[in-house]
Amino acid sequence: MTTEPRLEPRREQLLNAADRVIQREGPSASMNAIAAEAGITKPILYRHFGDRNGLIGALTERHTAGLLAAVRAALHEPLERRDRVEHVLDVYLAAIESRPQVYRLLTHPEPGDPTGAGNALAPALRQIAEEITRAIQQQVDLGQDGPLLSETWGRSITGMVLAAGDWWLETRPCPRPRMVQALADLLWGRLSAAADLPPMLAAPEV
Amino acid sequence: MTTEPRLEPRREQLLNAADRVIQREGPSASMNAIAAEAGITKPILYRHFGDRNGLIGALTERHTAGLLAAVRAALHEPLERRDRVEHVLDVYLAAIESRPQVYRLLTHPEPGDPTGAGNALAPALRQIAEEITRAIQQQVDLGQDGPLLSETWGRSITGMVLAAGDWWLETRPCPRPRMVQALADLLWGRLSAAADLPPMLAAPEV
DNA sequence: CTGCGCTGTTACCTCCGGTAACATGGCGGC
DNA sequence: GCCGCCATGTTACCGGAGGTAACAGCGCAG
Repeated sequence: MTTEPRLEPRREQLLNAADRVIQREGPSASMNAIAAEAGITKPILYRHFGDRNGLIGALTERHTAGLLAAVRAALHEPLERRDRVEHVLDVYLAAIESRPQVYRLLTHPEPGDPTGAGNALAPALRQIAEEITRAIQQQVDLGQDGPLLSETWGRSITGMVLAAGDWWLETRPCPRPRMVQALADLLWGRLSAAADLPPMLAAPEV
Repeated sequence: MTTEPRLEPRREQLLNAADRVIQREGPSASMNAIAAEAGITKPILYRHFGDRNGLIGALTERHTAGLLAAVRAALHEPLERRDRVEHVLDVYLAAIESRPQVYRLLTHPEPGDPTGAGNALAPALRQIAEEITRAIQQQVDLGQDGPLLSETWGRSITGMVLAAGDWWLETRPCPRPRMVQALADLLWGRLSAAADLPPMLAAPEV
């Protein structure tokens, strides 16, 4: 967005190398490793990106674009609302499924961020949250509480899908469509619609 | 739980020192700083806790107990289900509101954890998620999909409240009871119940 | 040819988590 | 009394991280 890719071909090459390393070693790959992968040494990386955050930032910006565009498109698909919700969930889960390492880079905030407060959401996810907020505001009539609810829900849904997606990737408890259903059911109030179970007589303690 | 506090008074002192430092400098405080606060040097810390994770783990275990017990109690309060949900949300938000620093330590996983996969949820939160899962399983009739749904929802709700609570603490968009309502409304299917808004004629592009 | 900007290098700094080796002091057993 | 033992504490070090300084080639406009 802010930088024309064509004007900085070296930069692109370095980012490609960083991408490869992170895909192989995870987001905690060292600057040395990235430089080695690019066939150069550290100072060049620092010349191009300032510091590690600069590199990671540039890297995430690249991948964020795709994910964000996909989610945004899904949010405005001309479907019934429930189907649209399922579609968005499916798009997100498919994205993180296809490239887990990149997904981790995008979704898990950088380790030591002394400046920012306790942000549970990485920048990419904050953008998604804002996108959801906007979509709710545009599409759903929530009365006078609309602004507060949509903003709260945007963050909430993002955090919910983040945690659920993480757990799903880790343990693979079910195929993707089922997961989509489970999450959509939660958002659709199935928790409130279900019947009570009778209270247990004796809780089997540990 | 596993260790009697009385048997290890030094350990408790060291944990107190670590607590002070983290309260002052945040969760990224160095081992040197903690040792200095305790009036000793690093190797003693390592003798007592093995490594940094051991220290942080012992520290979190201390504080987790209270939060977990509060949430667990709230989950089994004899109320209507909706009221119970609101009660749990309120208990959690009240807890993180009262001591944000401790809350950050508990809720935000340690920086570089190369061993574990991409856990979005810190240990304390995973315990809460399991508690929610158990409560759903015991209290709500979800048919044959019960196990999958309850486990998914446990994680999802935890992630949702984590992200929402983070954002709420950061920006304070509304008083606590309103936030509780907003979250309970989301869980209660208000997203599905609300009316559609008419599609916008022209989307004001950036 | 000179100066400039970009590419790259080696060698170094600081700080961190973690460890090895050594010193001290109380305390129960012989 | 003396011995060994164990927990306490220390200094000094290692390897690797992020980051920087200083220097070396190279292509190219003037």
